[in-house]
Amino acid sequence: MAKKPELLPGTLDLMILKTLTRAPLHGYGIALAIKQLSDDVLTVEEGSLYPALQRLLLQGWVKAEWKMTETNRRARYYTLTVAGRKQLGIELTQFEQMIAAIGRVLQNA
Amino acid sequence: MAKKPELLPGTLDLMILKTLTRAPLHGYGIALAIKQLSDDVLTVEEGSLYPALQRLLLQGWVKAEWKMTETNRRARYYTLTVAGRKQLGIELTQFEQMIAAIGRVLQNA
DNA sequence: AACCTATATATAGACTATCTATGCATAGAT
DNA sequence: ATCTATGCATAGATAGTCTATATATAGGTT
Repeated sequence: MAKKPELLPGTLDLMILKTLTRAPLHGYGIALAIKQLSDDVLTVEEGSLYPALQRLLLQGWVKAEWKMTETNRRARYYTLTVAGRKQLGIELTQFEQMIAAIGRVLQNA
Repeated sequence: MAKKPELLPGTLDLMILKTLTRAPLHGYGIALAIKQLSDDVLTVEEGSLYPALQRLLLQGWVKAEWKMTETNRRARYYTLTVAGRKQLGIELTQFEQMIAAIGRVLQNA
């Protein structure tokens, strides 16, 4: 690894879906939420964020809508679809299973 | 994600280094160890394994030596170097920090 | 003898997801 | 007038997987 990444590859879609469970958010807000919730450990770069949102849109896990923010700026708000909520459950389970498996390797090796 | 990956990207080098802490192992043995310790959740494909070992060699975290196995086959045994042991510590800390951060996002979002 | 499975290493090429860098736009504060 | 924060988006580079292929042989089965 040349430089340590800001994210663990493969976990971004999962985190985005999770941040949308409470309420719709725009992209910038999602990135802020992840940064803050992680105590500044995780930083979502724009070049990772927007392609990820496109993926989620294409797969139908989220839908998007242009709106005005509280501060009078145009922004694209993303909402979890029913399929997206289901997908979140699947990915959460897989992620936890994988983390547990890695944990076993790191403990017993 | 088209198909669920067998590994969480970015964790392979760490797991390889960890499996070498007890004793030198050859590539095939490392893959078997990870598979077994993870209860078959993690599978290290050859196309991931050997490039990873090349990376570790290049960076000086491991050294390699051709030997015969107990079953009389030629195999390349990898040993952790002092630098590799240090690197393992660094990566372990970073990994745990990142997992904790992701956990916070997934819990509080 | 012929075949199969497991063991063992290695590489080429495809694919995916990240990061870096860039561009555009504007609200509000200095 | 300029700067900072907010906000979206894409092109291209980079990195780390996976798939598929190639080679080789020990030991067991038909």
